[in-house]
Amino acid sequence: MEQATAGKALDDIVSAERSRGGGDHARSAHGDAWGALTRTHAAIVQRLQEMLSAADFPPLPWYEVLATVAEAPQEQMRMGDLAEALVITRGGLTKLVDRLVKAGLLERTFCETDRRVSYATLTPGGRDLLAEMRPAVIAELEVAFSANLSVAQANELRQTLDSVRGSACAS
Amino acid sequence: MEQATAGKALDDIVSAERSRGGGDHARSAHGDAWGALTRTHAAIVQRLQEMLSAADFPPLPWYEVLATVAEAPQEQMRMGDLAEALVITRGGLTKLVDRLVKAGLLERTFCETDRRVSYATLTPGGRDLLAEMRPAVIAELEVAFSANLSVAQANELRQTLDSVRGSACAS
DNA sequence: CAAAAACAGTTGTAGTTACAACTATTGCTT
DNA sequence: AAGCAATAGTTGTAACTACAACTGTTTTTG
Repeated sequence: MEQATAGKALDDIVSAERSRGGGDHARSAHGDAWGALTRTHAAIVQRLQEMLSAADFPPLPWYEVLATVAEAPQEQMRMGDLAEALVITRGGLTKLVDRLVKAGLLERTFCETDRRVSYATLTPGGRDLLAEMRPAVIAELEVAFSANLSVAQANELRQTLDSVRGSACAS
Repeated sequence: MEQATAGKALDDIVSAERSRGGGDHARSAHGDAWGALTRTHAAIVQRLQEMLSAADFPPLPWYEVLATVAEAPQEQMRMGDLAEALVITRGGLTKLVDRLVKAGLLERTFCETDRRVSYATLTPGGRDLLAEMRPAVIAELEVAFSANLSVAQANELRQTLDSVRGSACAS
């Protein structure tokens, strides 16, 4: 693997910098929280991708699509809603779904009453693959989170993040 | 802007699904925390990118490089350490730094004692641009975080995330 | 009801990224 | 000291993504 394997060096540098009271660019608590958020997110994504490729599973975005569609009523979702849920562009989603359709994991279905909309619908193959992948992903997340976080702390974390997102999305 | 603007629809679906006790695929607290983490991260990244492009600033990865290098001693950093801090591949960093060098924001310097290593070093132009961008980024983060989070909560959030990353990086 | 505006999704293109193979330098082994 | 392994960084290629322009459908409006 060519993936960079972690990020502790920067923290040392930053905290050293801060403790010697040096920089004229003191950072805010919120900025620090943002830094921790990005780095933690990237580290976990990296860990998941590493695990998936080692297990010969499709990449993480595929899993996210399958997991999201599977949770929707009737295992189908409008393209626009799916793009919004995954926080990617609609153009990008079109091509991502194309690949999943070609792999037989999704199929496109259409709306009778509004012929503009199309749905991404889970196929049996997609459902099966998701059932295979989910335990592996959950397990990986468990070791990442559960080692240092109780369930209560995890819930608190989720709540905090959701509230932040709520205000971040106040478009 | 073609960016998807938020993600509340999915939450509704998920919570509806959960409250009617329907799915045979109950999710764990840690899985929920992960979902909140990804979505919040993506939403804030989106918000920042939108702001930067509206203000005719370079994209977010450029800012992250500049900000990271600026915090290092002597405003310079080894390529490998920089890649690790940004949690991207070294190959990707090479080309990213290429672009920043071409824009006059960084320059490559070399190590006397070990001729393998090269440093990314901040130029005056890079320092100036960072000084322009930083307030804008900080302000954007303030509105995203500060609306729903006290400083104490932000610190707690940072601490929680750091501890998660600590175990996630136990390679 | 016809024209215009809004909406849902796709396509074309360019920029960015990751992955793997490669070069060059240093450290280790005997 | 010669040879082998490990390290630092770059490069080539393929895949992915965003952005903008486009087609087709529905809704609004004059």
